[in-house]
Amino acid sequence: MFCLNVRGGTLLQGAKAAIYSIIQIEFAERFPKVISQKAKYALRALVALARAGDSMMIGEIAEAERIPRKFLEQILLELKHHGIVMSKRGKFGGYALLAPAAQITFGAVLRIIDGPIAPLPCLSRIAYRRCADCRAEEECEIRRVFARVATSARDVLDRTSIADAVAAPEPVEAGAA
Amino acid sequence: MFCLNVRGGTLLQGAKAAIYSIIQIEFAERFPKVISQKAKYALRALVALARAGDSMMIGEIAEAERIPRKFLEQILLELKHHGIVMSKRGKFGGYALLAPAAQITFGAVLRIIDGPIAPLPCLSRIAYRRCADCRAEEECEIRRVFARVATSARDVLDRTSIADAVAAPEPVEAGAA
DNA sequence: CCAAACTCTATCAACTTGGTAGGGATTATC
DNA sequence: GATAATCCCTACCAAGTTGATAGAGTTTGG
Repeated sequence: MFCLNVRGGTLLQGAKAAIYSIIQIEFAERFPKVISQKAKYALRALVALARAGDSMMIGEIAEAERIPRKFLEQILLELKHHGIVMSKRGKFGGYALLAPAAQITFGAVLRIIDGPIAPLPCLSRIAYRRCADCRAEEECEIRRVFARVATSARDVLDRTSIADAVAAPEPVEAGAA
Repeated sequence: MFCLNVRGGTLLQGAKAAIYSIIQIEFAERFPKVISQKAKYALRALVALARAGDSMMIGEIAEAERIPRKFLEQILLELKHHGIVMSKRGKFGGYALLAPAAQITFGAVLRIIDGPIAPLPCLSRIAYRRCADCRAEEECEIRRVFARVATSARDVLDRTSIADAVAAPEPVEAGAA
């Protein structure tokens, strides 16, 4: 290995790294991970329905939760197709939860709207697929680490229901970077 | 609320939901979440460097880990800019870890390559941003739940180093959906 | 000076995301 | 049975991201 202690080198590296980090953070605009805008809308709509305890029209939900109306139509339709909500057509129609809010988990909604929760295809139970560039799955170091991430995420998402979200006002300690 | 127990309705809903689910799972092709292909390459390259314990040329790493060579160039450059690796140019040049493998965490690498780990901008410490459509952050149910997801993910990623990945062959129980 | 290696910037195709648009089907009411 | 309100469905689109590829520039050892 060539020398790590180039005179001044480490300090210079540190300064450069800091600058690059600042640039990156300053322009970090997108958070496309784990949960999409669409899933966020879906969860908010379900929370609204749970809180109302009654059926609501698309327009009502859209207005209350500030969700683009036509986009919400698609979302609710999808939730209906997957048996989360039911609908009634025609005048005075609307949407209502098909199951008690306590039985609708965040995980279920996320899987419907955003697809599998697992960070890698080789870690999904419901949509397992071997990674294209994987040689020996059992020896994959990356897989081993992300298996733990996936498990802990699933622990939270599959144990938390819409009812929990409506009820519990426990404080948030602003967390991960 | 209109009647939930339409005769036959629930069963039909169940069947439809099952069909929609099967379609969705069968065609689930992409796992763009938590970790990108690029970050996977970055981690694999670092693992290769750690295992070698010596400097390696881009070509060597690319071949050993089956990473597109020119793509790997960009990745290593980025890691260098952020102070993870150092490089030497010219004939017999190459890359080497700048810090011991035990000090390079998965979290650090992911933040460099993929950006903030937090699932929502309002949960990031390093790149906090208020959600565009958020009314009262403290009352946001979604935020509350995903704060827990983010914390647990960070717990794993910031405590696991490249050295851990190289060393520990603990078994994986195929986990989250 | 040359060849081998890293450095940097530009470009690109394919895909995803977040919506918009519009017509069709169903229902309550008059 | 007309009408208006509502859900149902499909098609389409702009902007952005991802996963590369290309190529010219710079440094180093011999």
